Amino acid sequence: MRQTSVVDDVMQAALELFAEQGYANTSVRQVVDTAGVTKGALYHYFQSKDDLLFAIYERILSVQTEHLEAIIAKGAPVAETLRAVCIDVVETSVDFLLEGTVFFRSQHMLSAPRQLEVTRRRRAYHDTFSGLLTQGQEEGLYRKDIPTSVLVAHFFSDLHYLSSWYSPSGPEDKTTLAHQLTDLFLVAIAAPQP
Amino acid sequence: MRQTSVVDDVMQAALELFAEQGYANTSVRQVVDTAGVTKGALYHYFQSKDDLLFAIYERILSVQTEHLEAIIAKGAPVAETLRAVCIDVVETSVDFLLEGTVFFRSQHMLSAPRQLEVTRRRRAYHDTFSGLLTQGQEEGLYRKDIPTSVLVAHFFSDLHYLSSWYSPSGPEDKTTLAHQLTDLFLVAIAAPQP
Amino acid sequence: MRQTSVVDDVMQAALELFAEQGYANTSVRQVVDTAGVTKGALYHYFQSKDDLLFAIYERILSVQTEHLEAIIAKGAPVAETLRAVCIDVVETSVDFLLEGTVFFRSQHMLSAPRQLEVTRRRRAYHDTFSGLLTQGQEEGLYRKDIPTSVLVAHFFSDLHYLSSWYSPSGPEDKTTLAHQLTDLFLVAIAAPQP
Amino acid sequence: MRQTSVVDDVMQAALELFAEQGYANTSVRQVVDTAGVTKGALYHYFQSKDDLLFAIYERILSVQTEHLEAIIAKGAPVAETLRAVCIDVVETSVDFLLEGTVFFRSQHMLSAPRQLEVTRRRRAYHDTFSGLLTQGQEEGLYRKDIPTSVLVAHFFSDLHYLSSWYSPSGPEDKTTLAHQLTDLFLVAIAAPQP
DNA sequence: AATGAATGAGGATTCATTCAT
DNA sequence: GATGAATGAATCCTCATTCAT
Repeated sequence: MRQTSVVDDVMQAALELFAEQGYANTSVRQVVDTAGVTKGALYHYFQSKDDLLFAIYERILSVQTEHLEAIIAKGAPVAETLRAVCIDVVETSVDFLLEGTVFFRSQHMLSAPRQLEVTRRRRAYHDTFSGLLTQGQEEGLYRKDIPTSVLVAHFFSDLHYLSSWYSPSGPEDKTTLAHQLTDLFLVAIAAPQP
Repeated sequence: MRQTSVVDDVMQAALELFAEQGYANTSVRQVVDTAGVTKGALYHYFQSKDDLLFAIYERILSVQTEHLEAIIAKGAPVAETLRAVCIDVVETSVDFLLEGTVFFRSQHMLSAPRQLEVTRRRRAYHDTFSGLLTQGQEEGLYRKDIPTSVLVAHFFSDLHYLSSWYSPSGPEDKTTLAHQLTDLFLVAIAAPQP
Repeated sequence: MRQTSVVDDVMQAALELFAEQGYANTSVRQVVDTAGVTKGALYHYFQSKDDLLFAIYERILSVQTEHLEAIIAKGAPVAETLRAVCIDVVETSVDFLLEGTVFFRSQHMLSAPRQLEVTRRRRAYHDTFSGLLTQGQEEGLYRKDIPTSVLVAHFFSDLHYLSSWYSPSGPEDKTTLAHQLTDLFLVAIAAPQP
Repeated sequence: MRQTSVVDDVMQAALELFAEQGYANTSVRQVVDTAGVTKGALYHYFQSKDDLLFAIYERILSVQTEHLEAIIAKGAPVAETLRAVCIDVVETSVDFLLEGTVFFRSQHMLSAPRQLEVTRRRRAYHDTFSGLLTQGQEEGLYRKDIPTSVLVAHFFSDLHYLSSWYSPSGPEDKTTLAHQLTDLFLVAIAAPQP
């Protein structure tokens, strides 16, 4: 029962240190000291420092992908689905704010194969999201004068940037924020009234 | 006058390498080899590797601040001024796309005093931009149901994210893109029609 | 009786890995993985990695010493005995080619006491062989213009070198080879015709 | 003028330590401490520990190849040339006895490309030597009942084994030894008198 | 008899920076 | 102005071995 604790403690320590100082500026030594384990124990569970970074990404990627699929599985109309997706992904991005910080700053430090895997999974999310937009455009819900790729980037940018400015301990709670950002997005992309 | 060449070559090499591999993963050795100069020469002009990173930030920060001040100095109405500012800052962000990549990824690797200086200058830009929004809200141009800080972040996020997806060699030219992102923003924040 | 399988599997795996990569470059981990056993099992039967290396030496040393003693025990004339010894030791060296590879490359990596033991047993073989030569010299069979120690080394060098060039799957079979090397040696050391 | 000293001191220290303890059991730390230099200085001149090993091989390989070519260039008859080559290579092998020890024990620890390079150069020596033998066989000087490859291995084995038993401080001087080993070889391979 | 998690010392290597020239 | 040899601390990682189960 205690042995799981090593993995959890190491991941938590790594998450906090990577978010605060950056991946490259954090030594394995610091991670193990913070986690209260030995180097050997860390390397028993993680193949490399790189592996630790990947494990952090893995966590947030899995959660967001699961949520996306669950929402779509409900089969609601596009407008309702897209709104739910946007609200959810902002909320989970806040839940995993430290992971996001690490993710966006240090993704390029992963080894090539790992980077490919991350990109593959992010692209899957991106493509599904983009598919919703396209479908909405075809149904006349969303404007067509701006390329879908720009619209997608416009929304994803908000998620990306969250870790640079938002503080969960600040005045705004995550649900309010999620609704505000979603509203800004949906208003912007709405098809013009005839 | 020869020394200028060293400075320029070093900065260009550093910019490209930092953007491609990250600041932490780029050695001074790589920079001098790429630039075709010697370590001694680099350290004659730059105090430290850190100094090199700061010089890159300096370049984009100065340009954007100058542009902002020039546009405001024209004294046009708020709506017109804000639109011009948005378009301009997207365009200059594209012009300095590599600098942006480095900026957003490696800012946290600066030494504490340098980081403070960068933050101070970014905040100045942020505050001026925020001031325009507030003024517009007071004039009834922009919605008031979302905090100004969220609106500012919403726009800045697009700039931040550019280096993650936009390619100058892609199908979209920078002016078109600048108008599209500006339009998305201004539509989203417009005060509701009475 | 199940435990014998562990010992055999481990020794075979160690032999192959040590021969291919060298003792120092082979980790205990690799040995247990290749053998399909666990670390605990290995350390149950072997005191240390060093012990594994010694066990490999032990095998070839014992066989060759036994053979030597059996041949001498027949009490044939010196010339006949020496020829039989030479042929036999080439053949068994081919039979234990991998052991020879490991032996000659990694002997110096044994712990001091183990190294002494190996040297002691090799010296016993060496001394017996040398005794045959001296006896033959006294009987006028072999030349006396070259020190016995050089003659011994001259023959042992062939055994030593086998693992560097001979392949059992090559065109030469081991018996032919044994006769050829023995012939080269005996021709070279023959006393000059009066 | 002092800087060359680093390279020489490091190579001498590495040679002695590798010969005594083996390459794998010698740490870079030991090398720099013995040589009286810092790690940084070593890595300024050598790319890796591997590089150090290669540099040792390089020395002996170059000398022996040069000697071989010089002797052949004299254009003497085959019998005379082969005798000179054999004597010379035994002598230089004694001159580079430590290098030989390292060479034969640790060659397999070189990186793959380096190993290829060493093999390539050894093979060149081997092929030239083998050519002399073949030519002698065709001229009726040397026996034909044993494959050339076995004859070559038979001679090279003596060089290989030298570092296992010969001591320059022992009773035999290198020139005497060279003549003895050469004589043993040439007697053994001589064509039978008609 | 057998497991495999954990240890902790030690491995090779990199690197920003300095300084005598 | 400019060189590049030298520094030495810090880096990630490996590994033989132990021990509670």
